[in-house]
Amino acid sequence: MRLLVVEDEVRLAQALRRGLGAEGFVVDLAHDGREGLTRARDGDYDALVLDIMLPGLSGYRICQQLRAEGNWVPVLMLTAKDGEYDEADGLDLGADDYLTKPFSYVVLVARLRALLRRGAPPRPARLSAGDLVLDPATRQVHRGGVEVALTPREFALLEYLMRHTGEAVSKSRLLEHVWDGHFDGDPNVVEVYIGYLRRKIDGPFDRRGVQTVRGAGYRIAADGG
Amino acid sequence: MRLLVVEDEVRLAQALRRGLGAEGFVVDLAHDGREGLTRARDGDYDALVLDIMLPGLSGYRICQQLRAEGNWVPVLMLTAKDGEYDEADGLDLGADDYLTKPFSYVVLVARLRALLRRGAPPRPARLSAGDLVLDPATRQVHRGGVEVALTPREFALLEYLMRHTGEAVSKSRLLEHVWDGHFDGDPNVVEVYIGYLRRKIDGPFDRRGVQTVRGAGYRIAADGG
DNA sequence: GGGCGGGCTGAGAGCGCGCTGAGAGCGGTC
DNA sequence: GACCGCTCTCAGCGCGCTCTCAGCCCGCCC
Repeated sequence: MRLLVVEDEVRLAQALRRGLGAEGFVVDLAHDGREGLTRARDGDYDALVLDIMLPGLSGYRICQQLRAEGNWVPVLMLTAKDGEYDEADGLDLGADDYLTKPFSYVVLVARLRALLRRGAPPRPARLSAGDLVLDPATRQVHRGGVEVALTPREFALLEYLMRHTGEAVSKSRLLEHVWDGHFDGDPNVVEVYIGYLRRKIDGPFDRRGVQTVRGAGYRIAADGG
Repeated sequence: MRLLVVEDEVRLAQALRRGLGAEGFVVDLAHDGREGLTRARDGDYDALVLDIMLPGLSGYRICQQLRAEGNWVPVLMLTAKDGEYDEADGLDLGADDYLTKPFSYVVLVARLRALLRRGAPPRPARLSAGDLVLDPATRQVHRGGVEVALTPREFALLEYLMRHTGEAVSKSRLLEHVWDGHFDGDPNVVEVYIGYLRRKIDGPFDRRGVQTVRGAGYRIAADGG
């Protein structure tokens, strides 16, 4: 899941990038309002975290502008406690949730997950394809009722594929959304991780769950294979 | 916006029809599962509201069946609070949102509007000609309901032809668009690949699907042949 | 009927895509 | 410092896909 964090306090921004990165999110940073708006427009993010007080363009305006353009990406606002603005303003301008600083990191992650789950399209709480079930909230995966333990990267990969069940998802799209957007390493990572996933959810020689679409990427069969 | 409400409690169904009608929706009712499935298939609705407990066929099954047929119309499930089924089961079967009874009418309308704003998941339109169907997103091709496995080149060729269904497409245009723009090899490749395609979608001696237009190229018949 | 040119096809060579095992790097934990 | 788990790189391999080639078929024109 790709996030854009627009926050001008550099130390907070870095901390968020590290922390959310460890949770399996791919995090991009923007440090002022205009940059934030531009990247939000072009970046194909799964959610935005917007500070309100920003140089250049406030978080309010970014959100308002995006909504006016018909962009309904889930937005979580960060508001300063000191009250100059209050939560209702943010929500009026189209934010989906807000947090007052200082906020608990755990709460931030929980709210983000909630946004991603129900936010954009009212998303199913759990994703499933046949007897394969993935729960983004608890980060658990079950195949035929038994739990399968996945590493963060494996989980992110499977989650992205399952959010596009049935579609053939190209390796470049996977690199974009599951790895860092500007990942410049060996694209072979994708193949390697597909291999790991298969061993865990299909067994070594079976590939009903994760299908290869030669020349086009990979696909989760709608019926789980 | 056309809605289909599948609900067996007559009074609730009538109330929904009146209430949603007043909101500007056009509401059709079905009172049991089979009727619901049939109408959902044929009716071209913008969204469905499905009760789970239904005579004939449960809301679960209706949803599951529609999804299996590739119908991704937005579905809002109504679940009874008493817990025999829980929300997650519904979402697992491909519903887009759910409400537990008794529900607030205002919430129902809000959820419906959210669903409709999102629209059906943005599946690129599938291309079809008669019983020949090609889905660019999933990279799958079906002939008369059965899947046909194509290689990347075969797929690209068929996709291009089907994007110009009815037209006679010259070999040079095909070389231009399906092969590399400055392909300088043997133009006979096109004939070879047309041959491969025919064997897979028409059978060895049939060429109703991909027709030869002598001197001008090839054509996909608009009715699939 | 005969000749010609466009279209079709079977065989096969070459190679690039995708898969895998091994292992290095790195950060965290004891 | 030793160990462990996760991520990523690398090199090798096998198969399926792509394309070439040569020969044949068939429609069309004289």
